[in-house]
Amino acid sequence: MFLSTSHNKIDLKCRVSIPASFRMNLEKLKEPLILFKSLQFPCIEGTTLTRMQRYINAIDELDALSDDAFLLRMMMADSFEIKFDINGRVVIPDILMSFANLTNKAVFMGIGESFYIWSPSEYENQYNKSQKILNEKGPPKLILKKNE
Amino acid sequence: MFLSTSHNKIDLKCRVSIPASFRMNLEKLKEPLILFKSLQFPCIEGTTLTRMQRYINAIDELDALSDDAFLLRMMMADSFEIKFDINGRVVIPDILMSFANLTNKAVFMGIGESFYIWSPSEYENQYNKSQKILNEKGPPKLILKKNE
DNA sequence: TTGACTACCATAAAATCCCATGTTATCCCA
DNA sequence: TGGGATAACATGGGATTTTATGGTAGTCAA
Repeated sequence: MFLSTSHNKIDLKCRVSIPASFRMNLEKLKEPLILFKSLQFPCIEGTTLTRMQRYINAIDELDALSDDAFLLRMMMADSFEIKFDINGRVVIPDILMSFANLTNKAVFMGIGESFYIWSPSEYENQYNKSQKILNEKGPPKLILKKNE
Repeated sequence: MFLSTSHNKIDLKCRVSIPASFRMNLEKLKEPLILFKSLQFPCIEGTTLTRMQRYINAIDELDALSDDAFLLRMMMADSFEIKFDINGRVVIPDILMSFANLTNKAVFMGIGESFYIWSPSEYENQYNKSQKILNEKGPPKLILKKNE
């Protein structure tokens, strides 16, 4: 699982250390890392290849001409299988750098099955927004399911 | 799996480099590359021989005398098994060059099980269209429910 | 013999690998 | 419990390899 938040530096070659705990999670699962444009936020989403495979399989099951299939294909086009260097760093592709407005700092935010990479300023926006909702509407109602 | 997008040059002999990651995917699968006319868009589709076989089988399931089967067969007739040169380039057949309106630039767009080759201008059209759908309709339902 | 096609060589730019180093976290023993 | 030793982590820089792409020579067929 991807959990916790950390702030890492992006160097001039667009390299950034993936937090060790995220790396260990991937290693344990023996999964390659996929980075892609979030469809909901101006940030990068990271996940496992297996999880991405689920979206790809879904494409074949949808009507090929449907909007959903079209969007999913575009999502694949902006997805990258990412390799680690020996120190646990990755290179963030240009397309993703500019999509998420990244320059020299990245905020890694684990959300369970995947994680987000934000620019510091955009992360702050989202964080403040969540605090505001919390203050105005109170905590969300959550119903827990048992594990299978 | 074919992922990511890249822009490569087509030279006077209609040679173009297939992105290294696509090549490696084919090598790993030990699959030859097939190029053919997309059934949905004015672009070339590239895929493995095995997947092409699945298309052909799907056609056989249709009423053999139907218009659909007729059209699909005509499209499939313009399919080519493509060989790489030692540097990972292929020659794009004339028929496909003109079908996709290709001249001196090609955009390779990985969509999972296969990939598209667009002319730059047509690629831009499709990209803009996807942004419009995303803005108007939001992301596919599939993306929002993260787990099965 | 010409023209088209293929196989191979050359090169610049870009991506990748690997070593070095400072910093933070963890461990272990007094 | 404190503090030094050790390991893990994040980051910088340079060497090496890969990739994309231009060009040339060889081959086959009309």
